[in-house]
Amino acid sequence: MDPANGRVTLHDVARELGMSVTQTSRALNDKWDVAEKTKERARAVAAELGYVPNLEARRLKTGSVRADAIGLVLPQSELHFSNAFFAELLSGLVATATAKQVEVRLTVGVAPASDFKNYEQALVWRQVDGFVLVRTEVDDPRIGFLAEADFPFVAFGRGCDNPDFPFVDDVDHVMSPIVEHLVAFGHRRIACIIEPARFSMSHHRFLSFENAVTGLGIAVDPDLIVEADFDEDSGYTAAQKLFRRSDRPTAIVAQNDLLALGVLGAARDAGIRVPEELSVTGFDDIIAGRYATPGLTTVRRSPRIVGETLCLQLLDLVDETSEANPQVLLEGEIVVRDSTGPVR
Amino acid sequence: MDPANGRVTLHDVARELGMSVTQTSRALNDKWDVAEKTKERARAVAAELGYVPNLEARRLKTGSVRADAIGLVLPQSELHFSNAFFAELLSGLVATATAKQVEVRLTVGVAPASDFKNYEQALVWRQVDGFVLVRTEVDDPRIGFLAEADFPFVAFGRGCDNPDFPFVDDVDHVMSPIVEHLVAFGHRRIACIIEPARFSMSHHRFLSFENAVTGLGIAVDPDLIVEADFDEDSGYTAAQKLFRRSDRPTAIVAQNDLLALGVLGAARDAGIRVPEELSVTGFDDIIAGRYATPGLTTVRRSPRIVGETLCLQLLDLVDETSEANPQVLLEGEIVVRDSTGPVR
DNA sequence: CTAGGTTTCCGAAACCTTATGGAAATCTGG
DNA sequence: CCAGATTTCCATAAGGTTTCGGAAACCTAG
Repeated sequence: MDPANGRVTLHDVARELGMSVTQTSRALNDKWDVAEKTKERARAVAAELGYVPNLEARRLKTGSVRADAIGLVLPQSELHFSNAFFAELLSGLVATATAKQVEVRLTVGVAPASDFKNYEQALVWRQVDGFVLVRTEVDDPRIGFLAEADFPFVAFGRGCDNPDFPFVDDVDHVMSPIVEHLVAFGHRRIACIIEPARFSMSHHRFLSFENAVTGLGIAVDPDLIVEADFDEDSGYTAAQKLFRRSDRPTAIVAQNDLLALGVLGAARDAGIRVPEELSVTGFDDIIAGRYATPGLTTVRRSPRIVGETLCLQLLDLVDETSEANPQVLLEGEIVVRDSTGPVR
Repeated sequence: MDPANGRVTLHDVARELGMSVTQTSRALNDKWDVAEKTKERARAVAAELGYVPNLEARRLKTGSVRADAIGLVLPQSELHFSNAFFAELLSGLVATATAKQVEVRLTVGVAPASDFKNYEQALVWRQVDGFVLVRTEVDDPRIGFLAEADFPFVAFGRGCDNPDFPFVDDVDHVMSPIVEHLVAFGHRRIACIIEPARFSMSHHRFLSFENAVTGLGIAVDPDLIVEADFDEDSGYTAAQKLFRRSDRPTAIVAQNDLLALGVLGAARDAGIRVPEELSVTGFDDIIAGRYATPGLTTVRRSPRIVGETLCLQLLDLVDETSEANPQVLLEGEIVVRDSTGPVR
């Protein structure tokens, strides 16, 4: 049980060098205090002996609080994560973090956002320097928790009540281009399939949709608003529900690409031709949308860029280089493919 | 710079308790040496004061090498990771790790597999307890490196030369069902689009394909074997190449679903009907394949299960509960959808 | 009341590194 | 060659925890 694991310590290097431990330490840490020649000699011997600094001892001594890692707690539902959107976001996040010499620590939340075990443990034990919050809810308790603890974090999606914290989100008018595109095609009965309403993104994108539609003088029919989940299957089901109506919508706006792909599947199975009989739009521009049949008209707001932005913001916060609460709003760019067309 | 960060230490708890530091430590660590009453009192005071053990100090003293984390170095190419297959694998991996109270540390490799920076650093600095290797190459230097260092790891995909290390891979005959399925439909000119040949999986799946085909008394036409990358785009290009041939194959076997989706896209754009004029198969059964048009015939070998298996094996290795080199071979299950049919 | 055994506690040392303040060695100019 | 400045080094302490050996307190039985 004794720590007799045969690591080479600073003492060993010092002995071999015929120097004091102090000086050896300073030499290897490149302090001004020590002659260049000595530094080189020390480095050489250290390398030869295979010396590796003991991180624990160093951190203990220096009281360094930096873990050089950021945490990401994935929503527990596994489905969410296999979500291509998330994968791309994570890809951007990890790539950026690695470039900054920071690791990403991943866990999944077991319970809904109300359970803080994951955050608390990592936070309190100083295992990470900050958190990226995804799937922000409209009234998200995690935000209060982390803010109270004065722990650095960046949320993807603003909350609702008190948006006085760092986040990355869409610009307010993010759905306008899509709506204008459809209306220009003559669509008036436009349905919207939304993600679960308790999530911040769902809420804000719907607000944006509503504003855009009413702004063009069209009434929003509450019957054409269907709440679904995040994935293709639920998009499929939601579309079926809409198809059963006698006054079927001529266009369906889905809040993300996966939902839209589900709609395309449902239309195909129901024998409804897209875009001749039905226009469909998504959001995110995930890769699968390019290869769908027909190609999906959507809004590009690259998940990879989102991940990158989240990471950079968080690291800024950790380094305290910027003082204020940086709230970044990302523009979206409409991508027109073959799933939208003029109303018949 | 002094570590004057105001954390509550064991000393504080001891003082409040009117006990020695030693005893306090033993009490909180639930040693036999201390009266039950004292333990309770200690726990109470510790909780009240908000005492949190200093992990660095503890690990320094105990020489504990356990980091309670496993490492995964993603292939640098970002594309690979946005790959839906990877996302699902990672999902399974992280979920399992979390259930076992282990974190997953993620970085991306900057250079091809020949660069060990990531591994070396994490290994040598004892930041992780073990590694999961993905995208194993036929002759993968990482394996030698980790084996030499006697560091726990599990590879996804066996190497070629010296498969004497822990891995998870397909069973040898994994491609047989697909080939038999196609041959039963009357196909004889069967093309194969493979992932880059230097990767272990590509190699073994091709071997399996070749065995299955020749086993049924059909010759493999080398002109119908096309090497591609991992993604849809390269599947698209590879398919185009095959379509330009005068004696076009009647079936295309792709080594993964993304490649197959690319083939479907190419066929659509070239006006070739699937499955009437061309049968297409994939591998993995990613979700997108279900929603493709037509639905993709493929082999289900759930990426999530792979991730789970990798994680469990690695943790076994770390815990040294099992002694031998556990090599797990996973069965695949053919899933027949609409992208395959009888030859005309 | 005492001898002997248990239970409960404690002081000191150790883990490996770095910061501090001052000592030794070296160099500079007269 | 010497005083003073500069460079290079070192002994000691510290950081928070656990382990070790032994000491104190308690209990039991004679």
